Parts: sequence; structure tokens; C-alpha cells
Amino acid sequence: MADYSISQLSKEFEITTRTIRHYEDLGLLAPSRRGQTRVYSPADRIRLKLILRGKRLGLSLDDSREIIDMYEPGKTNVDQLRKLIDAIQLQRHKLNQQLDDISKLLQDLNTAETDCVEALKSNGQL
Amino acid sequence: MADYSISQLSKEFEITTRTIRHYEDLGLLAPSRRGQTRVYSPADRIRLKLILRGKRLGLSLDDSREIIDMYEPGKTNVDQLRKLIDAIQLQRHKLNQQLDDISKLLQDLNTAETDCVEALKSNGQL
DNA sequence: CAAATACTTTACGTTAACGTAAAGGTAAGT
DNA sequence: ACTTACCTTTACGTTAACGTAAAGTATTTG
Repeated sequence: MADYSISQLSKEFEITTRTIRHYEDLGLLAPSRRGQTRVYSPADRIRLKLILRGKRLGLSLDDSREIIDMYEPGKTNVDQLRKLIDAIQLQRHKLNQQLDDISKLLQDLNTAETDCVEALKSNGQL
Repeated sequence: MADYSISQLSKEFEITTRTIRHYEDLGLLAPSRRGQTRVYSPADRIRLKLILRGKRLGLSLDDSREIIDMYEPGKTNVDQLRKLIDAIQLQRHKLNQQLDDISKLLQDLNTAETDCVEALKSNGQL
């Protein structure tokens, strides 16, 4: 219990219902149904949260699906586990690259900002 | 001096020349010309670098252009400076959000990885 | 019980960010 | 002079990620 309707989720995460259905079309979500109507479990909600986090990080929906599927149970096959570990390393590498990019950008923003503030000061305008 | 051709840049950054010309079409780059041929200055090269960094962070090309334009000189107008500072704050906010997202994802990856390794160990396969 | 509200599927439209020819100009090497 | 290697513009094609409209079903509310 404590399930969600599609519009509830769309409001909570500020996306359209179309978007949520789109994720289902691509196999990223698989809510159960009550009759014809979609019913989202807390687990479904978490999956959606992960998808949106991936989006903020610039991942494609396909990438997100792969990552999310990493957390799924039933990974009994040894080869699958090895492939998973490889995929994880790769993702970690990408994320560390992003961290680097971000810290550089933040530095640049700081520089730009102090430049602005200085310029304003020297105009006696601040 | 120390200028670049379009193919040099495309090789250095592992993108196609089409991509570079596309950025010019969108007003992100404005190389000079020798005759009809594009000539990229070191400053142009830096701009391209910034664009690609933005891309890795999931920014749109329009977003990147706005950010890049922050670093440009000739920002004498006071109102412009104020707007710039606001834009910088906003970008900083987004980047901090991304930092948060990434650290969470890295945590998840760690968990997933140790789970994998454990599963392999218990199979006597590692 | 009628009207509004929320849900559904189907399907064509749109935007961003390029890909992919096509058709041609220029400059260097042999 | 001919081929090879870059360069150019123009223009239609493609993919991802939805938007948007149409047409219908189901439930809730005045």
C-alpha cells in the first residue's frame, strides 16, 4: 500500500504524465495495473527518481536503464556479474570525469563572479 | 600564431568537423578566415573546450553559449553585470545539485559493486 | 444523473544535435 | 597534369525525448 497514481508522481517530480508513460514505453518502468489504470509502487517511484537523477547528470534514458538494472536482484549468472562490475567501473570513471568538470566550472564561475563584483565596486554601484 | 585548422581540432577533441561547424552555425564559435578556410585561434580552441565540457555536464548548446559569454570582456553595463551574477548563482546551484547527484550515484555504484563481488566470492569464482 | 476529473491508447508533430551525402574549390606532392 | 588530401557550402535525414491532439473509458462530485 502507499501506492501512487501517475498524476501524483507527475506532480511530485514536476514532469508530465506523458513523460512517465514514455519511460514505460522504453522499458524503464513497469507499474502494475488496477483494471486499465497504472498503479505505481514505492519501488516504481524510486526507479523514477533514479531516472530523473540520471537525466540531471546528462545520461540517456538507455544509460539510465542499464544503471538501474544493476541494482535489480536475480543476477545469478557469473558472467553477468563480471559484466556488471565492468559497467560499474566505466560509470564511475565517467562520474569522476564529471566531478572534475564541475569543479573546474565552479572555479570559473567564482572567477567570473568576483570579476563582476569588482567591476560593480569600481563603479561605486554596489 | 599557433592557430588550428578544423580537422586538427576535430582530431584533438575526437569530434567531427561537422560538429564544429554546427557550433558555429549556432553562434558558439566565430573563427576567422584565411580566404574561405576557417582558422581557429587559441581562444577559439578554449571556447570549444568549454562547449564540450558543458556537453559532458548535460548542458544544452544554448546553455553553454550563455555560460561562455559570461567570460567575455566588454561587460561594462551595470545591469548586465547584475544579470550575470544572478546567472552565475543559478549555475552554481545547478552544479551543486549535480555534485549531490553524483556522490549519491557513486555510493550506489559502490554498493552494487561490493554486492557483485560478494556474489562472485560466495561462488568461489573470484 | 450529469458534468467534471482522471485515466487510457494511438498517432502525428517538434526540437536539439548532429549524420550523411552531394558537388565543388584549393594546394601539395610526384 | 593528375591524384590525394583538406577545405567549403547546401541540404535532406536521423535519433532521442518528449509535446500535443484526438477519441474514448471510468470514477468522483455537485
